[in-house]
Amino acid sequence: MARGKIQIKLIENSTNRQVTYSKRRNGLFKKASELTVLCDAKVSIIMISSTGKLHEYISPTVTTKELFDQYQKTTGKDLWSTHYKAMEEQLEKVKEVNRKLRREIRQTMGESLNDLELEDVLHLVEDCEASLKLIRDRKIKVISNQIETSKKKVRNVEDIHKKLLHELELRGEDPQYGLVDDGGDYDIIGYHNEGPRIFAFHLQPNQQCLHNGAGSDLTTYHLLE
Amino acid sequence: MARGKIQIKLIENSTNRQVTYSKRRNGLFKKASELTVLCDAKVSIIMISSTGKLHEYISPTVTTKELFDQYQKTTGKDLWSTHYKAMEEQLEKVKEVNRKLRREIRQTMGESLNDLELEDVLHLVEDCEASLKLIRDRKIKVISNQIETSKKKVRNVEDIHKKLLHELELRGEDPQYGLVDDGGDYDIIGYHNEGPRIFAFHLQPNQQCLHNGAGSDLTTYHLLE
DNA sequence: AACTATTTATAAGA
DNA sequence: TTCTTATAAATAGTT
Repeated sequence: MARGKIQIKLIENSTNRQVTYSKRRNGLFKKASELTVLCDAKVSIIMISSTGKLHEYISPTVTTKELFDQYQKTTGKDLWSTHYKAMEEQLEKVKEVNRKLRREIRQTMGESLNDLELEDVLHLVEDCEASLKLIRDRKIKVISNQIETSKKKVRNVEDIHKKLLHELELRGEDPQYGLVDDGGDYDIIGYHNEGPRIFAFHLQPNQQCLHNGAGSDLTTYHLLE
Repeated sequence: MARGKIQIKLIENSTNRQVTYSKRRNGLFKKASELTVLCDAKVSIIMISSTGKLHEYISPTVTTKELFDQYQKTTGKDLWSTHYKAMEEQLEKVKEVNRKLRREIRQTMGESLNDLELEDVLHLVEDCEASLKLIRDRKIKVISNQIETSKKKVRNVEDIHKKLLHELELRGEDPQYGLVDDGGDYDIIGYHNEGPRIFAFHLQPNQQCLHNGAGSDLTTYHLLE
């Protein structure tokens, strides 16, 4: 439109295209701005260049959202309810799954059985018996693990005790309490007197804490937790 | 811009304003269209006149929804996502509940027990035993219901049989088969000979169907289903 | 980004 | 609304 007429077709030269885009975009926004003032109109322009950059003009008298809402109301075009509906349907599906799961749980727990056929009930009994077996097995496993842990703790205490005894012997002192060894049984080490703690043992007053003797020649032992 | 320069301020004359709006709107849309072609841009223009009329330009290479989605993504401005986000959160919550339910089911069925503490396992055993009891009770109930139903059917057949015997006696004919009554026990009526069906009994050839004798003086009996 | 020859848009009038 | 047309504004090509 100056220094020569141009054809309205894609500008092949990328640089020229970007320059023209910039110039004409400014022109467009200026025109929009004038229109807003001259005619008390509300204008929204959103544009994306071939390089992906986004530019916007919006009349100062309005917000994009207001104009957009008006656009939807006026045109009735569906700009977002597609997402919305799809999500609503998905939500309903997930809720339905939820109901089924709850029902399944109720039946497994022995409720809501009234509308089941004999065959279903028989299956349920089988399933429940199988589950019970698995759970009982697990129970035994857990318990034996705990026993094993206790055993280790006891061994540790025994060990510490023996070493203490040994060291006390080296000093020519007699231990006041002995540890009863019943031959490796997993029961709690024999400690037949009533006492506050099962692993309690006697310490000399000057060795109360076992690891506060900086510079001491006593070995420090830690109890397993 | 023609026949005299104008100030960019509201055109007081309403008619003039509308005329100018119309002319400049066309100019704006033409420019937008040229920009679309020349620069491979995507343009959306939405405008509302002072009289409330809405006009739109959209590049043929794009839809208004696409452009607005892009606009939101790029600017981060919220045009419609309030509903959407709330629903997204709700969906996530329900999904989470579902995950927990599935986990509960797995554990009730005896799987995924490895991360349970002893106390939980003990509870699970109790629950499962309680469930098993309920389900077994239900099994017994269903079975006894079925026995009850069978019993009724048998009584019905007995009844029909007796009445038939009675009517045959009235005609001076001896029945060829008798029904053994073992005193109301719930077991199937004694029918000690090998036979195709437990409830079979003899009918005279002309009474094969029991209810095809139109005008007959025989009473018609129906077997319970 | 600035310049400017030219095209295009448009204000006012019909 | 559309047409006309004088004139303002926009801008393509150049620097």
